[in-house]
Amino acid sequence: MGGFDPETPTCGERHTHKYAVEAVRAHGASETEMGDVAALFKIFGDGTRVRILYALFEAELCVCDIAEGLGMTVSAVSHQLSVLKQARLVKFRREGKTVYYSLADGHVHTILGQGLDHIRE
Amino acid sequence: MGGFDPETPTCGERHTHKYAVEAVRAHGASETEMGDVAALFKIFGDGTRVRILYALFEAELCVCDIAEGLGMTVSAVSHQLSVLKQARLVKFRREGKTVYYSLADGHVHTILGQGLDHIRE
DNA sequence: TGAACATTTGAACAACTGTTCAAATAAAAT
DNA sequence: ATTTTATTTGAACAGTTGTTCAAATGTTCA
Repeated sequence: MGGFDPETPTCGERHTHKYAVEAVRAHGASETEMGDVAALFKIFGDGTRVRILYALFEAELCVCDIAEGLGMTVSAVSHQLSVLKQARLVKFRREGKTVYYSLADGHVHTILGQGLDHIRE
Repeated sequence: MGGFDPETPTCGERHTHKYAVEAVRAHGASETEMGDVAALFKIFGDGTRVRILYALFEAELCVCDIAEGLGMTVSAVSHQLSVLKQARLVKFRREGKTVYYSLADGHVHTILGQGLDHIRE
């Protein structure tokens, strides 16, 4: 914690506003929470992963079908699914040789929806 | 468009589900929109940028104050502000030598809120 | 058991990202 | 005009990321 010294400002003089750190603290998001939020959005910040998630909106799909639908290698898709799995954004279920993936919860739906709203202005 | 041939499946046999591409198309998000959504979330996928945005939640701030509050170089903050500016997530206003930045609209608030909700489970 | 299939994993590589440093603008004050 | 302060910009560097390829699991079926 700490690491911020109010006695040695970068600016020559104090401006009309409070220090940024105070502003952040006031809002109620801790330093670690902000890091976690950034880590979460980093997952959504890749075209392949977003396309996989949108594909899973409609149905539970196996790796093979996703790869086929996206025109990508099974390996590449599997790597990204493991990222999504670790972030708990998807869940999976094995049925014989096949592994079926699906969305973990409704939050994924909500977050992607907000993203669409924003880019559509 | 196209580039997807239903006659040459990667899997040896068809599974119980429709092809991923059909699922994606059905949901109503185009290929370019998904790319745009990913690009948007990529902006939110960096700790420094998220901390800057949270700082701007409370008040309009100049580059210098943000840098001070975050314990970072003015240059590093300015670089990130230019990324946020280009993504239209922040707006700015010049007053003499000082440039004041603020959030562009309510969407930023909503999106970051959803992120917090998700990591807090 | 062995062959066939679906998926995962690890190493390697090119491409991208964020920070630093130095230099360039921009605006006000002397 | 020169100096000072606030911010921007560009090049360079290390660190990260996503894809590919080959090899390794895991599972079913003959």
